[in-house]
Amino acid sequence: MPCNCFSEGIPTAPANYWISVWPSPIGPTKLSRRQAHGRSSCGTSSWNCCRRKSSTHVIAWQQGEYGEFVIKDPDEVARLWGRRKCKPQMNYDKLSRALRYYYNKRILHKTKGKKFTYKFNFSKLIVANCPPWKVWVPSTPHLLLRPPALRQPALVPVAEWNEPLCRVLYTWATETQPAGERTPGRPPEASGDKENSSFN
DNA sequence: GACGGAACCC
DNA sequence: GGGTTCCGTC
Repeated sequence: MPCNCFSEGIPTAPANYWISVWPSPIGPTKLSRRQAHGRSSCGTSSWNCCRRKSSTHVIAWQQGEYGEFVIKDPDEVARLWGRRKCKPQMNYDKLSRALRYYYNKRILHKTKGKKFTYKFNFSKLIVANCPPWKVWVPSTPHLLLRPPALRQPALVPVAEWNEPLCRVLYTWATETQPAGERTPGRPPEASGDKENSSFN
């Protein structure tokens, strides 16, 4: 079934879009490789497909909670994800099952008591997987927390972060919000602890 | 709604 | 490996 993203007016982005937003040595995605080998049924670039949905904020960062986001429109997010993966039967129940598999990987966890609210486990990833002086949390360049971050690309633990769904959610949360709100929040340790000493 | 097991697909 | 689908349970 051909993907009809473009016919529905969803804007596209440059091919290196993800690299610029999430600058890590992630390389091509699984889907991209498949497409490169002619195995995709979508017929469009995976990274260009359904990346944004104009004028609709389907996912939003929870201001004040670092890395926490709320799925404002679960059905729409599931629909976009399903279209991206050429799975028209996708729904929030199935998508949330995929998210729950991230719990064990410590990439994501559920915010208890808040509907459709999850939280990226940025701090755990940084502490557990990489020397802090090598890592910044994913962010758009103009929102990086410290000036030194502007001078070199962020490094992110590849094994943890090259997960397509969580990357897509991160992008949607960032890109579907107004420019002034494009932030996953601030880390609780953001003000002058040892993890940040290398920036000074 | 959220969880997690299990089988399945690519 | 990274989901997708289904389902029973809470």
